[in-house]
Amino acid sequence: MDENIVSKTLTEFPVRQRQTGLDRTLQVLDALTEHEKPMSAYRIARAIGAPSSTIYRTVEEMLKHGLLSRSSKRDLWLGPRLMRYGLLYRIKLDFFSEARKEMEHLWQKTGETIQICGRDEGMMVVLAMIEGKGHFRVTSNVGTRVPLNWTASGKLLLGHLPEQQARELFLSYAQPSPTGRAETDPDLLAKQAKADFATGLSIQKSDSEYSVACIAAPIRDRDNTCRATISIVLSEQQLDKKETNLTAAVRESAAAIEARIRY
Amino acid sequence: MDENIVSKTLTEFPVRQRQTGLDRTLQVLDALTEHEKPMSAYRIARAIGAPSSTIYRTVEEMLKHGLLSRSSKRDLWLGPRLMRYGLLYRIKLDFFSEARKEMEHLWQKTGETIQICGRDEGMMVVLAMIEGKGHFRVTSNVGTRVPLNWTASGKLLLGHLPEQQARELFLSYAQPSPTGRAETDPDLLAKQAKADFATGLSIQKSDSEYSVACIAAPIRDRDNTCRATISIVLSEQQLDKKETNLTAAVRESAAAIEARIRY
DNA sequence: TTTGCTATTCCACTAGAATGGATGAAAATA
DNA sequence: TATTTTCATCCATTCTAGTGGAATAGCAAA
Repeated sequence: MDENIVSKTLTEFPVRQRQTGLDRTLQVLDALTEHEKPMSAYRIARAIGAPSSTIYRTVEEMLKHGLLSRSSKRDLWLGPRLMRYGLLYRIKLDFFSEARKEMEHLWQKTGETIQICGRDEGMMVVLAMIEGKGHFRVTSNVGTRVPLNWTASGKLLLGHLPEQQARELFLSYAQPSPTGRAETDPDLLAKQAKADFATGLSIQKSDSEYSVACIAAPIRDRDNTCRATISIVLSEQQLDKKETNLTAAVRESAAAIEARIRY
Repeated sequence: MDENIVSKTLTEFPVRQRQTGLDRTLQVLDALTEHEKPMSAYRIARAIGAPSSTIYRTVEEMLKHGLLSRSSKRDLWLGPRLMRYGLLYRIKLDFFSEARKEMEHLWQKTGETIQICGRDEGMMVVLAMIEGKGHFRVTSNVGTRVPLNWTASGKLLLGHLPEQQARELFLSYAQPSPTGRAETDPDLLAKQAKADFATGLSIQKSDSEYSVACIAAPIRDRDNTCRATISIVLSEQQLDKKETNLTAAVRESAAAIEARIRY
């Protein structure tokens, strides 16, 4: 054995932290969600850079628990048990039933698409939606996840955080949008987030999709943290026509939900 | 050391299986979902009969990963990360987008509430819903979970399994429904499930809620396993009026979805 | 006050999990 | 066909993380 090799490996891969079982489990799930289609255990192992022996055992255990399912002989995919917690989490959010009622109210008033969005780390998640009455259709579905910097709601969802923290999240998660018009500079984004949150309103035009606009207001709890947002999604032309009416309506809805969840 | 003591402890506490981290993690999540509201770490430990030292550490790790969140100083609740997998699982079901289109079609045709339901172990889960045009409102929300024996869809979702297996699932999960009219006998349920699945249709009246009826058809894949169901939920009076039309419509929709997911 | 339950942290012990290989079979590629 | 890549299982070694207690508060009822 050549000592050089030993010392080299020691310095180049210094102390590869040993992972916990939960770490590996979540890595497997993340690998699958990122890849967006079934993968074999071997592929998963390669994707997350883990020893295949570890992954084979982890996968076995996850299958037993219903966290994974076999979509073919080799290929693995997310398991049905994942719904249990995810969907329940959503329903049991303390503001959720209140928010739903107010969504419908806002929908009756405006006829446009209404969304409730929440945050998971650096991504915005669509929690609930009512589609607009018109022919204008938004493709996003409940569960859709987009980077926080793409949407008006996304910025609001970070508005309550200290600017430094918001900046770090934007730094790790901000992505260029398909239209290329979404801001990606963490400093600027953090400032905007803070300002919009303070105003209690955020408006955005074509940042994520062409001719799609969005008016969002934060839903804050007693601690003034932004728990979620309520927003109207509509075409840019529509927005230009009746902006003042709609902003007022969104503000009112957010206020109504806040009033109820704060008792 | 007295040998008697040793042998005694060995026989009285034989081999308490040591749990894996994933086991404990899921137990914590299950404890919270069953309790349906936040709990302290200590309470969780008692609820699942685990050493509190284990749970405190597990909880700590789960918090770090966003699987749990603190709802107050002591109390813990499900974390936002759970949405990630749960909602994504639903969206990425290969039949989901096809099913949604067909749901809308069926809704246009009938004007009634349309649901797509799936199975998680012994429970039926509402995966998607469009509410009916009339004033008749169903309280169930997307994500709602009810025992398989309460609904027409529930039975279909087990119809492809060997009768023995279906019986076991009904045995562990069947519950009396609020109306008391849902069948609870595992043998009978398994037989019904098989028969309904063979027919490709299941109809139910007031089993789970008074004056609520349901017409469901299975969505089967190439292997003839029941992946999901599509159903019309309506009032019993409505059902009686136009049963034949509606059953035909549900059947057609299920067939349309199947045709597309089988290529 | 005492008593009893809830809540939290510490510690020694060790079962068993993660690791990093190695070894072949199967499948894909040339 | 030969060759490479993918897949799957095995093993010895390392050391994490589950276990069962004990210790310590805090709090409420008796």
